Amino acid sequence: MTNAAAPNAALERYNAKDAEPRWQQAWSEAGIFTTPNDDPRPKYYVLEMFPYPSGRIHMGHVRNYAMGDVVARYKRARGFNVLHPMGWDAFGLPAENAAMERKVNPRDWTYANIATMRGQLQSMGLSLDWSREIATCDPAYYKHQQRMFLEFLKAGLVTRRTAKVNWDPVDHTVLANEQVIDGRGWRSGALVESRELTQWFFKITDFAQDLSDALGGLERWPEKVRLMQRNWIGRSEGLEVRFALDHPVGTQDLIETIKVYTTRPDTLFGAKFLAIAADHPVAAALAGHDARLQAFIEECRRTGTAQAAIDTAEKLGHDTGLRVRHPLDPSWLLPVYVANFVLMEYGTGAVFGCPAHDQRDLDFSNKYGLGNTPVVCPEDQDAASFLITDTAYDGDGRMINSRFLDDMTTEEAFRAVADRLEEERLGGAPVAARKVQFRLRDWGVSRQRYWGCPIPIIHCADCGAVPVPVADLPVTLPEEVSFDVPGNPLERDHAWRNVPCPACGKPARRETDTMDTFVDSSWYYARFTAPWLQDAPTDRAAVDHWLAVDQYIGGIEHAILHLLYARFFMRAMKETGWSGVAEPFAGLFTQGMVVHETYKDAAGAWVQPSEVRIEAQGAERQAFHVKTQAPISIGAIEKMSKSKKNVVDPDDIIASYGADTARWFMLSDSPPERDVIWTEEGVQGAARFVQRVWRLVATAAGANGSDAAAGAALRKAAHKALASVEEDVERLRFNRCVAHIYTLANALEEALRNGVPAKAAGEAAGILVQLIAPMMPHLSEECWRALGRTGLVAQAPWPQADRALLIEDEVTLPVQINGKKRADVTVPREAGAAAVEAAVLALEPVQRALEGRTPRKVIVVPGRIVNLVV
RNA sequence: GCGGACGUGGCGAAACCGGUAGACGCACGAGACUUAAAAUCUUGCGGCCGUGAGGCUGUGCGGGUUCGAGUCCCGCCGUCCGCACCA
Repeated sequence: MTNAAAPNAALERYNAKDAEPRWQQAWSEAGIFTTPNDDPRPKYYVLEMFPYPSGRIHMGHVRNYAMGDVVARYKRARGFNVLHPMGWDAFGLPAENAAMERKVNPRDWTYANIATMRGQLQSMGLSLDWSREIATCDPAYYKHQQRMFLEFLKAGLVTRRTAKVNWDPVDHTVLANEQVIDGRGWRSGALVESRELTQWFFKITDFAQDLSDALGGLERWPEKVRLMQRNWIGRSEGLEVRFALDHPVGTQDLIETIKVYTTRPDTLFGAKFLAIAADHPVAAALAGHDARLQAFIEECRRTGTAQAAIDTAEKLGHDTGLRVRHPLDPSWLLPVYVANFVLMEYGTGAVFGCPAHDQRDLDFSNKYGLGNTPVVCPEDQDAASFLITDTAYDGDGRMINSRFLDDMTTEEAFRAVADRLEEERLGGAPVAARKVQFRLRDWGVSRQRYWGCPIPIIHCADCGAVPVPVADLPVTLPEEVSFDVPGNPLERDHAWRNVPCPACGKPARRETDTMDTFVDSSWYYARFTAPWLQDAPTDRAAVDHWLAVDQYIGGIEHAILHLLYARFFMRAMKETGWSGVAEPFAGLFTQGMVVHETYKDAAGAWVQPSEVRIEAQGAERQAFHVKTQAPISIGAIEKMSKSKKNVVDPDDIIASYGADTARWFMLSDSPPERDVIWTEEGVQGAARFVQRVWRLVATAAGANGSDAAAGAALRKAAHKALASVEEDVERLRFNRCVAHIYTLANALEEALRNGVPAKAAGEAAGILVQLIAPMMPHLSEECWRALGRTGLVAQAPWPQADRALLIEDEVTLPVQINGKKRADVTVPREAGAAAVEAAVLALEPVQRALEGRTPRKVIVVPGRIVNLVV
């Protein structure tokens, strides 16, 4: 038998190095990825989270952008006007670190990185509209951000107040919580101090309810992300209750009540104490003439922010000696403690303690001997004997020991208490009010840094914080900066800082804080819709046309902050007229990481993969150093990181295998939301498939067999693969697409071997080439030309699957007897249950297995299965 | 502690509404081609028994529902992720 699929001796290997730049240039010259805003076709906006220009792209980027590009190219072929832009999240700390370490200008460093990374992305062959490229550090971008900041301020969405920050006394800078490690600055190693600074805040809490509610409508977001956001926003329903002090505190403004927030007013008769935060006004008022209280408050402040301290800290309190009256029984007095576990930032900064039904309150009560009274009895417990010792009961049940609430459910008791206390008056006002509370805090955006978007405010001794007039925007960063001295260079740049007040003209000073870089990334996707606009952040027609982003793709690490901030920002832009859309991302996909084996030498030092040679003896794998031949131990599979040296540089892969191979491997194997393990074998497998496609297509182009049955079978396989790939691309299940394509390649190979006619071979090869086009675009173009097709695959419409070919005339059903498979039966697709049953009973293996018995029951699930019960 | 996800061959995985468990790929074994290697092609590949036809068994563990369970229910075990003094 001649081997028709065997490579022609004259056939050259596919040369990615030669082909890839050639097709990239062809696409560029044809301008096919430049997207017009006024195209009549339906729009599709696909976006991957834009990168921080750290220096070079890494495999995580390759995976992210390969996925986005599949969607973009597929949707384009399906007739959509696709927007697929790219930009740079270009402000941020690493540029300042580079400036300090290498004496380079942050701007120069950033733009050099952008140039490198742009080249790398272009070598991947991504179908991006580079004409819309933006960098957030460009004044042409951030001037609009400054303008919106001022408009948000005017609209009451920005506020200024003091807040506690982590202060690094060595670097003279504020640290984010993530930058504080074991209570020390991550760079300086200095003990971090808690400082009160005046800061700018975006009032994200104004939208807390809507941000939470609208999650329900984000059907194309992962449930996990919606849940994380919902928990982060942390909505709770409760009651604010005022407790009357038995005598007022304070010197000038007398404080007569303490307001408490509770989600469990039903347990009010179980109250044993009140606890207030160390920063509570009552504590402050008392501390003046109570030295021990003063000392206690200071101790609380010291253990404040550090995460580890919170985990281990004991519940501590200080009895103020004050007493409050129980709101449901004025003769009942409760002690008031200052406690280290009560947060001033949440609720009212005061809680009532119900030890029987809250573990923390119980721990506290047991420590200070305050006792407990169970007031909720679980349904399966006897009220008379129900006791609490050291485990609180926080579930539902029947009310006990609770006077007029007895025998109610917890829910009924909640309502009864709320209803009664809302009616009662204390000092002219109701004792209690129902209240919805959120865990979400306002978004502090002030950063004491140079490399960020300047906050466009001028501080004047007479006029206060004065907005920079819009005509004066942008407030640009000074170009000449030095990082020789710790602290923010903007503070030291007097020429930049000292300006006249825009309101009164007297000497004033600029705000030297810059904005959190999350602000930059909160609206870039909107800017992409009309990045050429000079006088406005957005064009309403463009932004309303393109948004929401149809498919947003990025890492799970942005599940909360970035995605929540962007959702806030869109709402704020809607209020100020820059968008008609409130939700930025209709579809969200969070992809997994790229992980790799780790390697260590005998001395325990990490060794990078390129220096390791793996030998396999059967299933055993052994590693050796390529130069010294010394044995290397193979360690855990972990996220690629420089510190563990388990990184593979995309440039190296593209140089040795080509971009298509890298893209194909990234999309194969693992489901996209899971981590993918980068292996040399896997890349080689992908590279083999590239050559195999090339061979198959070349062979198919010359096919001239005459086996009609082989042709029919191949047509069926091709159209099946087409329909399956469509379905799985739409659901972003790229690993399944890859499997369908392999199946088609196998079918094509078999058909060629069997002498398939030219027409069927050409059709199937054409479909194969179009199926791989979104994933391996360069190879696809090269194959397209080899098949003699004209134009670019990138511009070709998606082929139409012939549905008639997908329906089989005959179906083969498994036949089970008592749930165990015993035979197969092949019947016409339309065969009725009776016909199927007759066919099954006629089967020899069935008769044998029945051993003369008659089935008690015959279950025929059409098109699925037959089960005989005996 | 609270919340969530997951657990399938040597490995990555597939299995849509409960209907043939392991598609597709990687690794590995056998063979062909080759002086040889690479590449390529053919073929095998969950485990156990059997020359074979075939049989038994198998989706973390233990129960249950069902004609039928990887899938549904209950109880464990393990891994990963998020939040964490939130009243």
